[in-house]
Amino acid sequence: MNIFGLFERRVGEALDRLAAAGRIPAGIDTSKVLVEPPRDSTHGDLATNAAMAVAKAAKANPRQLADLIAEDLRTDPRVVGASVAGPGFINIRLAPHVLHDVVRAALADPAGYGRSGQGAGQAVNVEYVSANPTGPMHVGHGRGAVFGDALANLLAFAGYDVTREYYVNDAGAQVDVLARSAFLRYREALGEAVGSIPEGLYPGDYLVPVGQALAAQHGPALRDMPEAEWLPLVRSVAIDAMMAMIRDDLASLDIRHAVFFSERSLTKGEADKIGETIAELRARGLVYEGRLPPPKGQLPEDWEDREQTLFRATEFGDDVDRPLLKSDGSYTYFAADIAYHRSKFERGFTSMIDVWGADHGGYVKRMQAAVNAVSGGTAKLDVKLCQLVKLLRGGEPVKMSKRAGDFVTLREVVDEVGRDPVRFMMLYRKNDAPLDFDLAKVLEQSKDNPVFYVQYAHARCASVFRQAGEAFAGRVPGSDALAAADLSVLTDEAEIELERRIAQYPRVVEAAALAHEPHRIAFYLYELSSVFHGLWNKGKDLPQLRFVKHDDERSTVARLALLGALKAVLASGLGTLGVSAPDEMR
RNA sequence: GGUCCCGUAGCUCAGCAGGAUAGAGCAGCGGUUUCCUAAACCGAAGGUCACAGGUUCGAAUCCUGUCGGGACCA
Repeated sequence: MNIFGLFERRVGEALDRLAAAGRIPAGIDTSKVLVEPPRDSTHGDLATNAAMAVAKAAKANPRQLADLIAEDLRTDPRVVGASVAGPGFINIRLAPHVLHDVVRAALADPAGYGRSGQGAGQAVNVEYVSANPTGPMHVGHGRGAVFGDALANLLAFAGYDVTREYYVNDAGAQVDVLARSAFLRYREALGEAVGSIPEGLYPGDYLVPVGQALAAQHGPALRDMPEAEWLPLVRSVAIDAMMAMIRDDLASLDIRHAVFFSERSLTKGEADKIGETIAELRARGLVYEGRLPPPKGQLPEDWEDREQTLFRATEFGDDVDRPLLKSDGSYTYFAADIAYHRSKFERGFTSMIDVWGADHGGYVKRMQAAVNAVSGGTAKLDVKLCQLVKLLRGGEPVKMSKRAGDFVTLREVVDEVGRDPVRFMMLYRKNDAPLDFDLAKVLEQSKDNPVFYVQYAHARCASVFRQAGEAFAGRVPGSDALAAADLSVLTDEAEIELERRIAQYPRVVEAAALAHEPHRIAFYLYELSSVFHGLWNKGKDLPQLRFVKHDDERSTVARLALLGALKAVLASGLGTLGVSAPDEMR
């Protein structure tokens, strides 16, 4: 139940009636009509810009038009007041039962309240993490992982059919380096003194077990083979080990992908999906042999003006056409990426979201151009860039770990502070804003720590239910009693404000899903918690506002109903973020 | 040299699809505990929304340019 959507339609009906009565022209554009929370809740429960949004097309004065719309709205039994303010806003005051119905809706279906049909089952592919399988995940990967996962949750909740996908870069030069690094550990496991790890190989300890496993499996057999023979073997074992480690790291954050798409599979055996993709684009005139203009400014030393196989990215808004083949004739990464995104399209996705690190920002235009090209303009790619994470402890930058090589692993951070703080803090910021993550601060149990603040609100709700159970000798009101509660006793402004906030949840979900911005859920939950904590403390001064009233079961049940709805929204929102909603804090 | 992101209170950041008097938190100031968890709350104070133009009935929000910070590319 989304009262904003409900009243958007209601305002639309009012406009239709005005058109039917000849007061405004028929068929004018009403797409800009919004019903939203008023800036100040003293104005009312809902506000609409309808009069201003259509005034121009209707060739009417916004205030006069607003008067007409307001007049229509006042005939609605759900509306107790509609007034025109400012340049033509209409502020709507709802009958109390409308907000009470929202509370009842949340109680009736705690997990389903806020769910939206917005996506209408449309298939969306969300690709996130896609870290190279060459080592453990670091904190930066973690941000993309948490963001992508929460976005996928959010879209699913908003009614999309979401596929969570990981692109495994198991075909490039890095995995050959990985194989050579693992081979060194293999020789080490056989008893050779390998000394310090040479420059250019991965030094991390995490390859030691891979070397040991290879030694246990093959004995010295690999040692005397030429590299061309052992490399594919070692590479495959090492990649599997790295992916197992990465999956494990992700599981510690409760992140699980449905599809792991292998880059190597694009060219495995007889298949050459990359060549196929290039041929198809060439047939459509989007690939040609040509020369690129030299870059402006200072010429790089290795610049050579030569003919290359190029994709016409400029036809789709990119700045320059992009090479598909390297000088040695092998495919560029970009060529593989085109084939990969073509595979998404062939699998039925016309809506794709890629979550990348900000360092790949320069890649966005060409990838969008490619998706546009392979889908004939029917598919859309949104790229969400996650900015860097700066890891701090008490304001001081955290030193690199030796274990991993040269970075702090995600696992170390999760092990230290726990899943919930990591997830919440990474979502309590826009994805394109840099993030300072302070290990000391996220463990603080105080209002300075938003994770704690929101979880505490949920725990407080649970606590009230426990208190009520004691107060009424174990007769905790069941869901039937709550559903039947007489909510007319909820008359304090703080209680009504809490109802209003609860009523906003479906709208927040839809807006966040539409914008691909899960952080809006996190901020909403913080504000919702704040309203609740305020109401709670009001009960300290005014005993009549306490949730549990030993001498008044009727109003206690009504307040428990309100809290039940609140608890449902907190749990639902936290669930979307992938953060737990505890019943007590320890 | 070019592309992308960012610039909002002393600090860290929100600001929903262009709307009303631009909001939180922190820090600082002043209050609230015989009372459901003070692990919390309330109040006052704090702003040239980087700058200059443009579009609009209306711009922090959209467009152009300049300056500043960051990421990346050849």
